[in-house]
Amino acid sequence: NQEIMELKITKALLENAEALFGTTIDESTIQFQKTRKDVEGDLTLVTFPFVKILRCSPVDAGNKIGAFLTENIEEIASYEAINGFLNLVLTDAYWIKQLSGVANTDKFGFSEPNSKPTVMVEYSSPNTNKPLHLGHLRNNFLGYSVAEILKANGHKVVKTQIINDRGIHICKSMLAWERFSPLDENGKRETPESTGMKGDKLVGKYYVIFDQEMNTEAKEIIASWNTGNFDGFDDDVVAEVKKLIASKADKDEKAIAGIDSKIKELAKNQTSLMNDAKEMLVKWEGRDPQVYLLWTTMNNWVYAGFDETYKAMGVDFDKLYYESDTFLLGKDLVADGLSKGIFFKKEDGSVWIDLTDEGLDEKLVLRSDGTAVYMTQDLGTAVDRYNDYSDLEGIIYTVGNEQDYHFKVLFLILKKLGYTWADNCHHLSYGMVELPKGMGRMKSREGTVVDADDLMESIVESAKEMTQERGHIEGMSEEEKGSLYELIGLGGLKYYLLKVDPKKKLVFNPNESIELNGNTGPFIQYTHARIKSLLAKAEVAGALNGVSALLPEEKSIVKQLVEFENVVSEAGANHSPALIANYAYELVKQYNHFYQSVTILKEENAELRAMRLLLSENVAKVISLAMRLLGVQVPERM
RNA sequence: GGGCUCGUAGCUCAGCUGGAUAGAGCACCUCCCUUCUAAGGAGGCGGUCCUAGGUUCGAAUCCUAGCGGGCUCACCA
Repeated sequence: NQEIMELKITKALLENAEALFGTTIDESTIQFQKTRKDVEGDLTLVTFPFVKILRCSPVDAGNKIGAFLTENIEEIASYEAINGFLNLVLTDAYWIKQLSGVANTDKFGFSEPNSKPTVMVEYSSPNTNKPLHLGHLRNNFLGYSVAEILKANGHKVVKTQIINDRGIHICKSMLAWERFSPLDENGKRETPESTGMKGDKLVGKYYVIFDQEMNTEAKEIIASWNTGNFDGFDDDVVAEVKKLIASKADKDEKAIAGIDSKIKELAKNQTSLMNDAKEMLVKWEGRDPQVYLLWTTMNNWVYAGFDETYKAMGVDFDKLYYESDTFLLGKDLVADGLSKGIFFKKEDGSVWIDLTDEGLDEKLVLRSDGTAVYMTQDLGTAVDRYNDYSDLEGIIYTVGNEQDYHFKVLFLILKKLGYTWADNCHHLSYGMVELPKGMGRMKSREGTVVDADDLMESIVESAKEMTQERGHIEGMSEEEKGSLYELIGLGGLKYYLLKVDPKKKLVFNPNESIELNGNTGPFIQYTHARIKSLLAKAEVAGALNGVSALLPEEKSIVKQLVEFENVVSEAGANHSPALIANYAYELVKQYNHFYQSVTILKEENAELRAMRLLLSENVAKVISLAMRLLGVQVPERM
């Protein structure tokens, strides 16, 4: 491909430097770049660096080098020097050969499967007390796509997630369900079966109820504190509240709001509900049979709900890790690190690591009561994974950028604990999905979350409307139509979320349905369907015989096809599905231009017709391969 | 306040390790279906690339400072 040509030219210039320039030149003098679209040429050499050596104008330098290259390299047909740029035109024979290379490779652009080390890709990892929302969609599509891209680059990939099934948040849902769910005539509480609700939605509902009830109770407590009634609270709490209330005097509005929210936090901690939840957590850690049974039951409801959502999303996992399994290993690691002097213990028994030498802070790794924190569990999980997969090279964590600091610290601690593989761990950090200005943040409490199931449903619905309006679906069965609507809607959603550079934030307006025209998934799917329809109508297969010249429209497609190989490897190196999406868009635009301006089936010259069919076939192939890397399917008809 | 990060057309985004006249889509305005799927194509309108310095033959891109937004500095996950 292009790189081989660049190497060839570089070699020729270096070897003939004495004759051409009167001196040897450094390889860094030879710089290539892509040729501008509005200029003729396939490869551009920047000639500015030669100006000093040759003591002439950039154009003269270009002409001199161009003449030499055209003379000596057979693939170069002609050249033109414009300003500091030497545009080289490659022969049509060269491009025809390239096309044949693409056509003869089934999975063009993909590396040999499992030719590179195993990489684990973690994504999703939701809390088990809330349904999945738009942010999770970005996370899942991103993680899944990066996994596919790494596979295409030859890696063996294990898709995984960590299930946060342990902690006080779980107890909140459990407690609220036990206390507030209605009883039926048989004295049974509501279940996903009895209500017809998805399990994750049901549990999420009780998590919200817990929060509401706790807030109500907290308000009462605050009201009584404000009247000076502190009966029944611990002395140190009372002292702190009094101090906070007193500090409100002579403060401005903003400062008072800050103090009020601190008081509110304290009040929440004093509610009977919160105390009961904490008690429940203690019982859970002690494996109290009743609590454990409830925990298992409710978690299973959630998992069943999540599974449905994952299925709709089209993502899956090879291996699951549960926090309830790994936090103990984390505790062992902390004990080990403590004995090695990597961690230190404070007076209250809490364990910390001092990272001030690295410009970071002190970080807690174990609570004073000996229970695990987030970091403890993540340490355990990482080590667990390397124990499970002896050939594991690295782990990619698909987690939002609000946790940048956490992962920086995690990898650093692992390294300090002596795990050299920590260098291969990578936080695939992505920007938050935001709502448009004025709509605030996505928060479940304010009801501004965009539910994943609802969103997928509504976009499939609009895909349905659109397809019924202008699709080519005559003769399809209802089932085929249904899966087509899903393919288009979901494809649109995935493409929409993946075409943006992962590290950038993404603005999503829930009031506007996702656009299905322009730079979108359906646009790309449409081109694929159109090519398939074209191929179906053709009586002959595509072939490359006797063609010796290409139209500019044809050549630019071949160039773009060849480029796919580089894009796949770049997307792998940068963990960026957006590169694939943008590539596919560019390819499709070029093909559409070609399609509109060149006749294919009605071309009278059989050899030309066959070549255009082959070109079309391979565009469809590469579209399909590229979209597969995004987790997007492409239809035969639409 | 410290750290990280982002700032490109009215809106949503491309722009690779510095290179030619900064590109797309949406929106708005013109055209093109008795040629293969018009979810398409051709064209128009629209820019102080946040600001100011610096490095360079050359800066949206690199460096510094500032401004603005986001995240983060929890015995939450």
